[in-house]
Amino acid sequence: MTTRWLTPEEQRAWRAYLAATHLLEDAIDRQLQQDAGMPHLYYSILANLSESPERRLRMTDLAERSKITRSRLTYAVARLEKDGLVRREDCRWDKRGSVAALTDEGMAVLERTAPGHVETVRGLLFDRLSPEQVAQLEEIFTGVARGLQGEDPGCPSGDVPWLRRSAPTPGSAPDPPCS
Amino acid sequence: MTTRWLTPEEQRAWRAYLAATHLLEDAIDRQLQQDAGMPHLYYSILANLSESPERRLRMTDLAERSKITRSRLTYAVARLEKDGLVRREDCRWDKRGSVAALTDEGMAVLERTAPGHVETVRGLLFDRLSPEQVAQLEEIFTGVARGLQGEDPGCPSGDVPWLRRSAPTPGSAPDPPCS
DNA sequence: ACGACTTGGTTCAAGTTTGAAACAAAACTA
DNA sequence: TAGTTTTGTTTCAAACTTGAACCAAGTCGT
Repeated sequence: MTTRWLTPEEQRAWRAYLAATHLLEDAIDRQLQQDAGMPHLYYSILANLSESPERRLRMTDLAERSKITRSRLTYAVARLEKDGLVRREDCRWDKRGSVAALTDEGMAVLERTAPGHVETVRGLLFDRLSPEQVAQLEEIFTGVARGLQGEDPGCPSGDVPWLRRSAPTPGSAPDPPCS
Repeated sequence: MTTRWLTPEEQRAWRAYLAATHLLEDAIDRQLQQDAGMPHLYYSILANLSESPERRLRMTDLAERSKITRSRLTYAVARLEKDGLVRREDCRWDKRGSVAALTDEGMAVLERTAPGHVETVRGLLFDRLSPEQVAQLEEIFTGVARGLQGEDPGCPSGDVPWLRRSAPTPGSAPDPPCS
């Protein structure tokens, strides 16, 4: 199968996407590190908890919502617990499980820092987008996320090789590597 | 200044964006780690070099194009050099400077792994987008990237606080933290 | 019940990233 | 030209991430 390289339009889109997401994440990370003393991911974890019933979630659920591995979450929660923003509790129904609960202090940090965070996101992203673009953004990434998640209605058939460490696709490549 | 929270549309777009970018980066990282033995960033560095005249670039330029800090690049290049994919040279005009040059082996790795990489990007992203969406993607992120980069024609006036570690924006927040 | 598999979570070592501090070589400046 | 500032890059310690290995505690089939 001869490689289907990206078209010029796709290349431009891909490069713009890569550059922007990099810069955006960096900027948000710096802002939150500054104002909340934690990286974006940790902030999202707190935010996720704050929106859950009882402000608590089992580790696996929290990991899933945050789109990160369990391992990574374990570390993150350990840090947040050390800072007193989260408390670990045992799951009553399942003795294996443990749940992370947002503490009052954690909630306070969230409330104190949320405005600055939203302002940043707005200033860097949404204030530059027209309502149509916001809709396009949602449309595009909802689809992409669905494709990357488990089941995907619309793709050949529950067989997405990239999620199962595909074997390298051979073929000669004197063309642009697409970065 | 009372916080301008995200509208429901913006929230949906933001969440979809966050989820998708996370999953996408992870998937690409795994694919490249598998097939090329390096994370996406390192691959991009090689790709960047391969497209530069003489297949070499000064550290600062390379860092800028890759949208990463000099510090991070130093480490990355050290690793790539250890693997024999990149060679460090002294800059002849500026004794402070050093340049990174892609070795033949590095180029070979790139050529060998590019097809698989493109196939992944395509399968996870572009194959799900209509030509219009590709155009929208480019439009949106080109603007965002421009805003995050240095000068920004269209913004108030060379004074983007988020790039200079803004002081926390105060204000009470019983509203959603926007994750 | 019993053993075999699955699930929920943590741990460990190795690799990566970060920001600040350190340096050295330019480039100004008086 | 000496002194100061800027620029290019590395270094260091601390924080974070990764994937594989591990340990329970459930679940299932018989």
